[in-house]
Amino acid sequence: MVDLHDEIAGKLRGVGQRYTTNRRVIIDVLEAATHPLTIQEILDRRTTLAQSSAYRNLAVLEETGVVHRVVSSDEFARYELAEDLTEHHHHHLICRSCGAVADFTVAPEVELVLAGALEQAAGDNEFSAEDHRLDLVGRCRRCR
Amino acid sequence: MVDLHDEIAGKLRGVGQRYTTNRRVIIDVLEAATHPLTIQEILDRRTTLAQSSAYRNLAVLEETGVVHRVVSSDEFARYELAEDLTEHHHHHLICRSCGAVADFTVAPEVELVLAGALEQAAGDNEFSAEDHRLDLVGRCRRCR
DNA sequence: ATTTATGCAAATCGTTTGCAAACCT
DNA sequence: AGGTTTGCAAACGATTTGCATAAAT
Repeated sequence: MVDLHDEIAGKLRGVGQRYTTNRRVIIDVLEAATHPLTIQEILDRRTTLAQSSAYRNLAVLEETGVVHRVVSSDEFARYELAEDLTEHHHHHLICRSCGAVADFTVAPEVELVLAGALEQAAGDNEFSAEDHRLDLVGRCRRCR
Repeated sequence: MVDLHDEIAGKLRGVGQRYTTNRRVIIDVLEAATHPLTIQEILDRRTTLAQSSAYRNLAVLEETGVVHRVVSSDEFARYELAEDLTEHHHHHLICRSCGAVADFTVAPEVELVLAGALEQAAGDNEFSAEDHRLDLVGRCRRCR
């Protein structure tokens, strides 16, 4: 079994990138979070990190497949660790009112049915599928 | 059976809004399209429409539930007619490279399984679900 | 006559970028 | 040394907004 940071360092090295202090700071923050975080939330948790560095490093981490950008209903991008690092396949509850994002899962049988249907759809449309998003949009507990 | 424009006019009237010329122009463009359109694509198809009017009217139409905003991988918002007007439940193929959005459907049985799983997830999380998004993210034919 | 919509131009604000200093290896 | 990363401040660009005019009721 491989340590999370070793795994990330390896992925970065594979594309000629370094695992710098700031990048590790970002990973630590995302790992501790229970839901995708906005840039501002990341900055609030680590005040030493410059905003521009957060943007630049998140871009690198996203291109490398280490973090995943989540689009919500508001104007803020949110980030979470990539699923192949967390081993936790999940989907998102997106609040239309406040933009908050929470995680949820569905039963494995449902995932199986879904995977089959998506594979067929991709084939039918000559589309090279890399990922899928299954989001529930509505009102979170606090906003409803 | 009700005409599309009558139905939209009624919905707008219901929230104290008028069905103006510009709003009808936007609906006509969206109705003729086979996939969600960006603001720029809408403007290109009707050069008399001012950009600010497009933004303002799309906001009104979205709040009224007449059009639906689709978030892709690029920085441009895309719009389509709401599903309850088109009677055509569908999902989106989103190209990670160029941001293009195409429609696809899955078998009714799959939709049923999905609906059940989502209902349960919403209940488990005290979330008031209004809509779901099932998107396939990858590379379109032209970009792969 | 009043309210609402329009078009233009300017402002907004999350994000991106230029640059010089600090950091690796 | 030779390259990359960093932080600051300035620039960018999709979207929003102020305001005077036009349209709708």
